[in-house]
Amino acid sequence: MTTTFWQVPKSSVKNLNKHVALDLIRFSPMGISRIELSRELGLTRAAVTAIVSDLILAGLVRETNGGTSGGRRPIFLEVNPKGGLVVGVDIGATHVTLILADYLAQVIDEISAPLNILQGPEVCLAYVDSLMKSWLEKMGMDLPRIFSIAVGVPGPIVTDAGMVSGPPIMPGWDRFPIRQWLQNAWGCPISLGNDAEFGALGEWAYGAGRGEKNLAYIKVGTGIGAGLLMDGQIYRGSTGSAGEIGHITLEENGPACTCGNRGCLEALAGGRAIARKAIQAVRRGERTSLSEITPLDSITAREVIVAARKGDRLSQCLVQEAGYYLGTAIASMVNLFNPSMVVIGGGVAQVGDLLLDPVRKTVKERSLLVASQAVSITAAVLGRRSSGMGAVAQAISMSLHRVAESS
Amino acid sequence: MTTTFWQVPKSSVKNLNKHVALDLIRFSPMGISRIELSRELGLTRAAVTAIVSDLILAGLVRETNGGTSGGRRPIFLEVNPKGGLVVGVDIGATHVTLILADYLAQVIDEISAPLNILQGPEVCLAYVDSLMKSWLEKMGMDLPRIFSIAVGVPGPIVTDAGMVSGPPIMPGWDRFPIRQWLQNAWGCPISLGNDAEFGALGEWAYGAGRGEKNLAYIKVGTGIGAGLLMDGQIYRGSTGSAGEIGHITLEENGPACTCGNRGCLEALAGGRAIARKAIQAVRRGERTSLSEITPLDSITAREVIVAARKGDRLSQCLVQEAGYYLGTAIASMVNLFNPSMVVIGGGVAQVGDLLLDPVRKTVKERSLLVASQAVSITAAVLGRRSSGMGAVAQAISMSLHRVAESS
DNA sequence: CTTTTGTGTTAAGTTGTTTGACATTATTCT
DNA sequence: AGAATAATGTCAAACAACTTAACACAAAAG
Repeated sequence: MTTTFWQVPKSSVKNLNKHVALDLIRFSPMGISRIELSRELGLTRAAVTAIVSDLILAGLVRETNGGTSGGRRPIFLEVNPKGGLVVGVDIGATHVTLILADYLAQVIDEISAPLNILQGPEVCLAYVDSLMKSWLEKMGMDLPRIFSIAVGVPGPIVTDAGMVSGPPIMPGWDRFPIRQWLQNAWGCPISLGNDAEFGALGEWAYGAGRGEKNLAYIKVGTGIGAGLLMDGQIYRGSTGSAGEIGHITLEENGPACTCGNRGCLEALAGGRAIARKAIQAVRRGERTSLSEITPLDSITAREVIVAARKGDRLSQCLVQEAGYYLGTAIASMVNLFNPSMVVIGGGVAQVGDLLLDPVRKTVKERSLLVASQAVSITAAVLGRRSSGMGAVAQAISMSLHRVAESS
Repeated sequence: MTTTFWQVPKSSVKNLNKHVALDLIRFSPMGISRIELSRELGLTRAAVTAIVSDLILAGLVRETNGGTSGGRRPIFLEVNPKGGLVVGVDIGATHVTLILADYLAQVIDEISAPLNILQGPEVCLAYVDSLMKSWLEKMGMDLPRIFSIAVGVPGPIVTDAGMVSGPPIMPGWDRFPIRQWLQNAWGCPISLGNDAEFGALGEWAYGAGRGEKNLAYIKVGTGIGAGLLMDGQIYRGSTGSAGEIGHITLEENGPACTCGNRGCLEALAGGRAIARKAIQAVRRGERTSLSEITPLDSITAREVIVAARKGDRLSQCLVQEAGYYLGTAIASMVNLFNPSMVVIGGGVAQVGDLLLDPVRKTVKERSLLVASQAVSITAAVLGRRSSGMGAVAQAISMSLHRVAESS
């Protein structure tokens, strides 16, 4: 026996097994039979039959024909995609993405638009609201047909209040009642989350880290943040700011960071840092294809990444340097959190192994053998859509379990 | 609603509410009434009556008379200390401690003896075995009267196998079947754990961090390790090496560490590092009371701490320097893990605020405001006994829930 | 074509829990 | 002091989730 204390359930939940069964069905890509459910749940076949017939009656689950296994052909179960529709929203520093999907997380349509998060909550949310409504209208859809919406934003979340607290890269949003505002505008259940958390959820549910026990998702974009997942559960910490890897100090007297400190990871390897270093290098007169860009100050991380892909040496060096810093921070995280997988996503991660190789090398050097051997470091397979798909996963979760609870 | 996915239970547990009720009773210092239990559990009074009468019948719980509250005087419930006895064992790098306690974690007797962990598992375990047997005999006690024993060791644990894997400070123990060996010798259920994890458990259950939602315990002794607790559950990570804060790299080209790397926190702020720096300082001829110690090489961290307490300036500087390094690493952990409390224990932490003040200052400077405001950093109130009492807590847990399951 | 094997269903019994009435023991009001 | 009020604990009947055990079903093996 290796038991520790039993976890006290936060909110006492009714038909627990029904919910667990639902998630098992949800996250079995090929479908799952009743008998396999009974094994996973530790229940008898008879009990599973009853639970499943409940779920089918509620319209959440449907039967499909599955593969053989020696005896009677098992009936496979999957979530009924026709059960309903959800939207996942990913609000980033410079863009907003909306994804419409069914209960199987099959994307029906997707739209992306520029947005400047510095304009504050009223302007941004009103924009997202109008974007949502015109987009749905264009598809002949309307809000009442959407069962729930999850929204990811790049800041620490106070879950109960539905707002952000002390966000480094979205000043002006502090304590603004985001969820309440959206609930009034859209009238359906809204879940507010951190973009890196949703990225982790997306990759865990439908991407590179499917079903991993302990997953860390690192979002490397303008800012750098991490989402931590333990047994498919988002870990938020005591005030919702867990996973703020971007503001770990790496160099005591390093460059100033937006958070007010110096030498943070974000100030050394984030998108802004890469752009800044590129501009400085061009100013110094180094040979690079970036020098063709005018005005000089308009160079962004995106240009550096494109140039690196095309073989520009300076750009490659800058990316590798970022990978080295990233690896140092991730090594600390690997020692502390001991994840089974680290998924790296966000805009900067689009370069692939050019960034990942130095990360892997540094993590191997700088973290304990037991931990570094157990972790695999990969790029996000959902690419720019990790957070959006995580929001979709969260929205589906809300819808399904809400219906399952009241039936 | 802020629901995420539901956690799939690892081992399907029968009477879950009974176990939760037992722990609620266990960790209510003043006792708890049936009606309060019903509120916490989300059950009716009638159901609680049934559960409690089961627990009383099994001899695990007893009634005491509690305080008034307006109406009928509630009957308070507490764990029945006469239910049984357990032993908590804390194997450190240089010492082993055994604690005999009842089910209320009241210490009946305690013994501590020197031990050199480098002598390997056979020698050390045989020694601990003989120590246990002679100690119990001296008290007129014998092993069959002990219900369960928990043992903490300073290395990463493979829980299922009951052994350590790749331990930095206990070479020779790798893959040795510790739990099996002890089970053969003692014949009762054995739980093997990491010493820092048990320290966290001890402080959470009976010490500075009672009932904290997210607790980190940092053990600063010969080595440095952390135990992470989330809702009273030990977090072990994917291979049991979570919380290895001692081997975070702080200085790229710092001093060599036992783990094979350079510039680890442990190599900068651990007991060995403090001793080494003290010896170097004396060699350089700095004025300090430590220079009276002969031979020079026999100076240990313990002497430095004693000298610092007595006002020796050099020793104080060394401790503060360690505090600064410790604070840097803890700041990273606070950003990632966002704990509600950090408890600092272990031998070096005995100096108190001389170490804690620089830690607090550095954490405040180097971690995000939201996270650093939410965390309080304190010294272990159980002192050297944190890990031992955590082992006791774990052993009690095993006993109680084992009986509760089969009744 | 029967047997074997794995899968799903049905009906009766068991268990943990709720419901609603009642008993118990304190404080507060008249 | 005696009655009203309030909080706590218990009991018996009803209910819901699950198990047990027998049976029905569909494909592969003999």
